[in-house]
Amino acid sequence: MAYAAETIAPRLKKAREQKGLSQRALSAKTGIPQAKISKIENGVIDLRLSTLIELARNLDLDLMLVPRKSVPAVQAIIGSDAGGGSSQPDQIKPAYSLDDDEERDDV
Amino acid sequence: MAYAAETIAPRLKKAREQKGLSQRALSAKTGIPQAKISKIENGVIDLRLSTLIELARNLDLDLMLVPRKSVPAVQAIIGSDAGGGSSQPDQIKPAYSLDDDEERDDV
DNA sequence: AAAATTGATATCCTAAAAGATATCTAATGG
DNA sequence: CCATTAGATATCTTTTAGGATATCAATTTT
Repeated sequence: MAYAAETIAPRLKKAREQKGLSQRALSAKTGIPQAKISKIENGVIDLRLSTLIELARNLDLDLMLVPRKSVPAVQAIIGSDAGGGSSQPDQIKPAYSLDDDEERDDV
Repeated sequence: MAYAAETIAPRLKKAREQKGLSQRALSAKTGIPQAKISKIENGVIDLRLSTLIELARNLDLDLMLVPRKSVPAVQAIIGSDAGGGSSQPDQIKPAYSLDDDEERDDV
């Protein structure tokens, strides 16, 4: 497996965490079972392109083929906020609790 | 299948052609059977990540996950020479045999 | 015209991803 | 202390990619 494989899985995991999503939450969004997300993030399985794209899509990421010579330039761009704030936090990590089924008793 | 899937296959094909490689030549380089390369380029199969990376590697391309918000910027960069000259032609294209164009009259 | 290349397809078999479920442990929280 | 949540694993079945080969039609080359 080429090196890109080792770099993609961690990026997916990081993006998910930065969006404040649990594997199960992402599973619900994507339809991809939590067990599989776990394996993917740990590089246990060699997932298919459609699966990768589906995951990426739900994490506001896009899969691109970049000419080798342009990689540094691209990294300079995405490196600055690489998966950083992404678009919208989607979920800012509730300090209290509420997820969506629990009422807020403190506001 | 997300849209990225439709965009990746053609890019692989274009990159291969621009490097002057036949499917069989690429097959020899990668070990991936020609029959499969054909299917991949035509979007007939949902290839695995390792396969995609292997193909990309041999075409001087790198697979990257780009934050959606950065996609336009990245496209601006790689768009200018997207899969263009890449690194080295890999195949020096015999001037006499002319396999591309016949503009050999003015240099 | 005959020969060689190129890309697309087809079949057979095998390996592995995918999908559905169920646990198990560790950490969190009421 | 018990309940919930999160992530990692395991098992079972189905589906499909992957590997090996062969062939065919359309070009291209000689």
